Amino acid sequence: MTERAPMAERIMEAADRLFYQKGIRAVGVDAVAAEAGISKRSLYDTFPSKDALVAAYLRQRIQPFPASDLPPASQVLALFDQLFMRFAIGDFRGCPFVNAVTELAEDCDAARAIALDYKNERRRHIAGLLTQAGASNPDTLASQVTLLIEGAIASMQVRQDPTVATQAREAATVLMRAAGATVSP
Amino acid sequence: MTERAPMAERIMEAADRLFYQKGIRAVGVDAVAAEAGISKRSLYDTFPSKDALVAAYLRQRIQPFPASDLPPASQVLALFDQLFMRFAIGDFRGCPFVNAVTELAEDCDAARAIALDYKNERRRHIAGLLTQAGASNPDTLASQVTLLIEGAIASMQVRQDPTVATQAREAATVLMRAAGATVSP
DNA sequence: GGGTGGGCACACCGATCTGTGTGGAAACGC
DNA sequence: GCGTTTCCACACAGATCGGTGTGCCCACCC
Repeated sequence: MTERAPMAERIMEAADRLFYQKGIRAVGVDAVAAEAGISKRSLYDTFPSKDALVAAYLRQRIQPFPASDLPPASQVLALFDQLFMRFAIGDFRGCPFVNAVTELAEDCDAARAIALDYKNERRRHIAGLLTQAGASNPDTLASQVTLLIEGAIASMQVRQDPTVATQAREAATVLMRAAGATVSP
Repeated sequence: MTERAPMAERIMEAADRLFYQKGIRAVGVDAVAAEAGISKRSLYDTFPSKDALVAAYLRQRIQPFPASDLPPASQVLALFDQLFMRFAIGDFRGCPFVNAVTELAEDCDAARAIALDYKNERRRHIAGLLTQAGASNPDTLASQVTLLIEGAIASMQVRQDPTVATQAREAATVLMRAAGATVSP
């Protein structure tokens, strides 16, 4: 148990690259082991099954939202700027959680639970910011902003045009202004 | 060639059910043949490969937007009502085009082309309606309305809560009003 | 230096995948 | 009645899937 951490760590890095880029169903366990530079046997000594590996991959994709000293409305709009930058990089392949639910289809229960955790947390985070910004209906508005984010992601995946992020940003601005939130010019 | 039509037809019905509900990668050719009540040999006599079958499945999913005598803004909002009804049925599994692009990942070129055809046609259709409604920026607004549609679909797939459609509808109403379109109360 | 254990290479299992080849049984036209 | 076409049942090919069993080697610890 000296430093088994690098073991699981390397596996997760490889799984993240492969699962996200090529798809969960399209990537076999052998490919993950090869990408990680370890044997399949070692992989199965660390994760009991591919399902467990997939679950770990998804859980690792959940990262907390960093605190910021920007005005709350700007923080919401910054989400779209971050989206735009991720779109422009070129290796964007959609939302890993939505993709997992789509790919796993009838076996997506575990994946959906993890996806729900993330989406709920993000919506609560946005609702908090909108409350600070003085929006009259922060919960509904947070859902609508979330819809724009998800829509931009889905549209980007088929259109491959990063400007959908800026269009979503403008729509979010209109919605926030209409809800009485103070958004900087 | 007497009545081979029912042959391809039955295959397409089976493929549509299976591919949409269980996923393209998760459904084998044998399963499609069994669901269609034909032999695998007959399937391969009609479609040369699974790829061709998938392409036909996607192409068949493109249906023209029916004409309507409702006011144009109401026609746009009616899209969200239709979405809500499809969500409430219970067998909703996302947008087949986005799902195909997601599932096929690195081999999604053909699927993406078909998906683009559909999405572009829908956006043009919406832009036309918004022009009739007197929106000041029909093209951008059509993109934003599309974002709300795609977002509602993606959110529905993980949250399984049909009310996302009504939230999207309300957001679309706000955006259309802000763009100067005449939308009935 | 001798033991111990973690990791690897490799072979293997049964199942499933796409795609093909074949023989025979119905249904049809003449 | 006969030939032709259509389709099915079935077996097969080669590859890949998730998952396991085994034996060896090398590094580390005492």
